[in-house]
Amino acid sequence: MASQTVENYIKAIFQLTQKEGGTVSTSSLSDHLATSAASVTDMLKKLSDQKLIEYIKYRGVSLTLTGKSMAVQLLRKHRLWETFLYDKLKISWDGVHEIAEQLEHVQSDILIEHLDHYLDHPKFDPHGDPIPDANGKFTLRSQVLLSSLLTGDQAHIVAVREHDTEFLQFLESRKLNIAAHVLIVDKLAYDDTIKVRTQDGQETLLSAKSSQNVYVKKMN
Amino acid sequence: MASQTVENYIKAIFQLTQKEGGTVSTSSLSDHLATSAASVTDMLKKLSDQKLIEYIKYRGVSLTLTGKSMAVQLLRKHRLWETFLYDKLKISWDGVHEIAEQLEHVQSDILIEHLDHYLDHPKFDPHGDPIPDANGKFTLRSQVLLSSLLTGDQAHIVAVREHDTEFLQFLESRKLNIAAHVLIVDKLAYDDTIKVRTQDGQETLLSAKSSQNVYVKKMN
DNA sequence: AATTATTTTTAGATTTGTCTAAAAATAATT
DNA sequence: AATTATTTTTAGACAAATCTAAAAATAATT
Repeated sequence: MASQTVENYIKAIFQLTQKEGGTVSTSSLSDHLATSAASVTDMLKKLSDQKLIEYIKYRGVSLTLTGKSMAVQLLRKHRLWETFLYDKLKISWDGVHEIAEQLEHVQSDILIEHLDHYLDHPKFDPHGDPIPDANGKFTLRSQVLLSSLLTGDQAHIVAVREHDTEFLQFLESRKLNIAAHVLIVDKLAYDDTIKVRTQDGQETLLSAKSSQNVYVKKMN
Repeated sequence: MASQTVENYIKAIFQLTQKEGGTVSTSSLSDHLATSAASVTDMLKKLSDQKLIEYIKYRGVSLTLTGKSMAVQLLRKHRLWETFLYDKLKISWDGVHEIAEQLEHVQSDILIEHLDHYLDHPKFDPHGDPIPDANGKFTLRSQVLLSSLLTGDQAHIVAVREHDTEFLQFLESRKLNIAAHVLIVDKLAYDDTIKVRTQDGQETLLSAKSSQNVYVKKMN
C-alpha cells in the first residue's frame, strides 16, 4: 500500500503531465511539491523500482499504467470528497481543496463507494472538474474558455481552471459560481476585458487573465 | 502539530487509563499498539519532552492536561465520523471503526464543526458511546450492564462495551441494536445465561460474558 | 567549439518511528 | 533473603523521507 508521500508524488506527476505534456522534469516536481530537487531524485528512483513511473536519468519522468490508474483513483477520491464538503457540509468553495487533500489518502474502497452512492454518483465536482468513476472513466464536456466568447454570447460556467483561493472568492462574491448563467454584455478590443451580466442583472468586469481562467458551456 | 503516530499513542494511553486506572505500563501499550516495548519506551520519552504525558521510568505513564485534551478531541472526531459513516453512508456497524481510525487524523477544525452541525450535534455514536463536544464535555448516562437485570425487567440497549466485530455482527443479526427494547424473559441461576425478548417477539439467549458486554438503560 | 549557466544527481547527514539483542530494574518465588 | 522470572530500558541498527553541499550532466551563450 502506497504511503501518503508516494501518493502525492504520483498525483503531482499526473497533474504536471496534463499541464506540460510528455515528461515531467525533476525541477518542476520539486517546485510543485516544495521539496528539494535531491529529494525528488531519490523518490523517483523508488517509484521507478515500484514500476509506478518510467524514469530516465536527466530526461524526466512519466507514469506507467499502474501509476496512472493510481493517480486517477486519487483524483476520484479527491473530487468526491470536495463534492461532499461543498454540497453537504457547506464548506466554502475555497476551503474544500485543502481538506480533500487529506481525505483523499484515507484507504477504504467501501468508504468511497458508499460516499459516491450517498452523493448520487456525481459527474462533476464543485469546481466543475469531472469525477472519474470506479473504473477510472470520466465524462468529457464541450467546454470553452470564457475569454473566447463574443459580445452577445450566452453561456453557463462549468469549471475553473486554476483554483487560486482569492480568485475563487472573487467569483463567488460576484455570483459567478459553477452553473451560473452569464451574458457577454461587452468585450473591449483594447485589452480584452469582458463585461458579463449574471441572472440577477449584476454586471462584472473580468480581465483577460480572469476570463482565461474560467470554462463555460456556450448556449446556442 | 502531532503526527498520526503520536495521536495513536495518546489515544491508547487514554483508553488504557480508563480501563486499567492510575498509570499505564509499557507492556500494555506495546500490546495494544502492536509495537515492541523498546519502541514504546522511545516514544514515551518524546511524548514526555512534549509535555503530553507524565512519565516515570519503570513506573508507567499518564496523560497531562494537554495530553488528555488531545485525546478527548480525537475521541470526538472518531465518534463523529463513526456516526456519519453509520447514519449517513450506511456502512455496517462493525465496519465503521476501522475507517474512523483513519478519518480521525484529518486536521481541520472547520471540517469537524461542520460535520457536527451536519449530523445535528449527536450526543452518542452508533455504539452508544458519548461524543464529547468542542469543549471536551460529554453527556453521562445512567447505564447498567445487561447482566445486572432480573427476570421481568425491561430496558433499552444504549451501548456495547468491547467492540468485537463478531459480537457486533451477532447483536445486529438478533436485532439487538442500539436503542432496541428488551424484556428479560428468564435468567438461569446456574450459569447466568439470560433470555431476552425484543420488540418483534424474537427471543435470544445471551451468555453471562455477552450480557456483561452490553450496557442498557433500565425502564422503571 | 569552448565557456558559462542551469539542471540533475550523488554523497553524506538528519529526523521519525521502528526493530532485535543485551543490560538493568522490578516483581515473584522458593 | 536469595534466586528466578518478568518487565523495562539502553544500545545499536534500519527504512522512509527529507536536507545541504558538491559533483556530474545537460543546455545556453558567446
